[in-house]
Amino acid sequence: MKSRALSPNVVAKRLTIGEVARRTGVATSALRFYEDKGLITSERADTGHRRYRRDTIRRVSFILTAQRIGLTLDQIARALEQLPSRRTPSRRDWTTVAANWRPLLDERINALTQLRDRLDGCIGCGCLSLDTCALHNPDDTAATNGPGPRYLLGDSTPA
Amino acid sequence: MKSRALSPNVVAKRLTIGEVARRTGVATSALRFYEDKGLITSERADTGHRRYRRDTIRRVSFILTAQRIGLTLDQIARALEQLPSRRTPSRRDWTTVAANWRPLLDERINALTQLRDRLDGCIGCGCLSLDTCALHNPDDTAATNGPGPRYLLGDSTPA
DNA sequence: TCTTGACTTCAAGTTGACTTGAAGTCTTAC
DNA sequence: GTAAGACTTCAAGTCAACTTGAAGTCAAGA
Repeated sequence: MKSRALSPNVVAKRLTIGEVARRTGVATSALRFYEDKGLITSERADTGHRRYRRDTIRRVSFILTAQRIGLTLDQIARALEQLPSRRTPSRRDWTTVAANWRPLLDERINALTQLRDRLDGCIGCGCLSLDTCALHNPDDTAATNGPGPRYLLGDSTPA
Repeated sequence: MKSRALSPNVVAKRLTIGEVARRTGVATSALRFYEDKGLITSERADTGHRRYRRDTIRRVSFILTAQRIGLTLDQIARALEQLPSRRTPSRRDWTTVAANWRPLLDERINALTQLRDRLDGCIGCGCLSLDTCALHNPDDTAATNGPGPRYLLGDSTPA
């Protein structure tokens, strides 16, 4: 017989939204927001309150780190979909997904490093000319990040 | 006698907003937006149309590059204030301001590189544990970028 | 004459990642 | 018994960086 109710003897202790918030440093409002977006899931207690599985903490940590790398929540959601939904993800599961970040990180680091090198060159020569200075002639726009015109961000190409 | 009207013999040819847009790849709406924000300035023709000085192109290029580095328009505005407003900025003026980017770039590159190294370590050991894994315990939040919770971006500290 | 294109202003809309506020439930402490 | 604290939902607000739309001006060309 499959138990549907949460018997405390069988399942590990679930966490309230406040507990997850305290442990991750993420506001409860943000956690609800993540749940709306499908990034995390919860069960409900009799009271209607959310109860999170313990590995939610790791999931939230994953989200935070992915954001630091520069991924949007949508991209992170897609990455999280690769995790097994039925069982608790194993170490291997997590590292597999995290390994996908490697090339993204490399790309971002390369873009910034190139920018820095060009900047050094430009400061050295004092040119900063639109025509001759490589700094202002980015051919690597797809790798850029941070705020800016949408089409520079590489998310979508301009019409 | 100081001439107030724009005599084409005296001043270099001014650019229309369309010309600046074509040369920089920035939409006219964005250029007006930048002007509202005080990032660029213009004079007006008799028709009421904007007329930009030639060095506006460089100014816009500067803005674009600064955005690639990860600066907000407000930060860029503050940087541009360091430029001489009366005379056309010289090469030296530009490079001085651009040199300020250097440490910022370094910081961003270091933060990402650290993240990458930690990621490599974590993939190697397969831990990714909240407690033991350095990847998820960022002590360098101030240097992060990209979207994410405001207080992680280092723009303003949480209350 | 009329249309096209380039420009003008000003208000409102968009996207991402959330936060804030209002109104309500439930439990625990005094 | 009542007040505080933790939770609920749902709608609306916020911020950055723009874009879009409406309504209008002006000059040049067919």
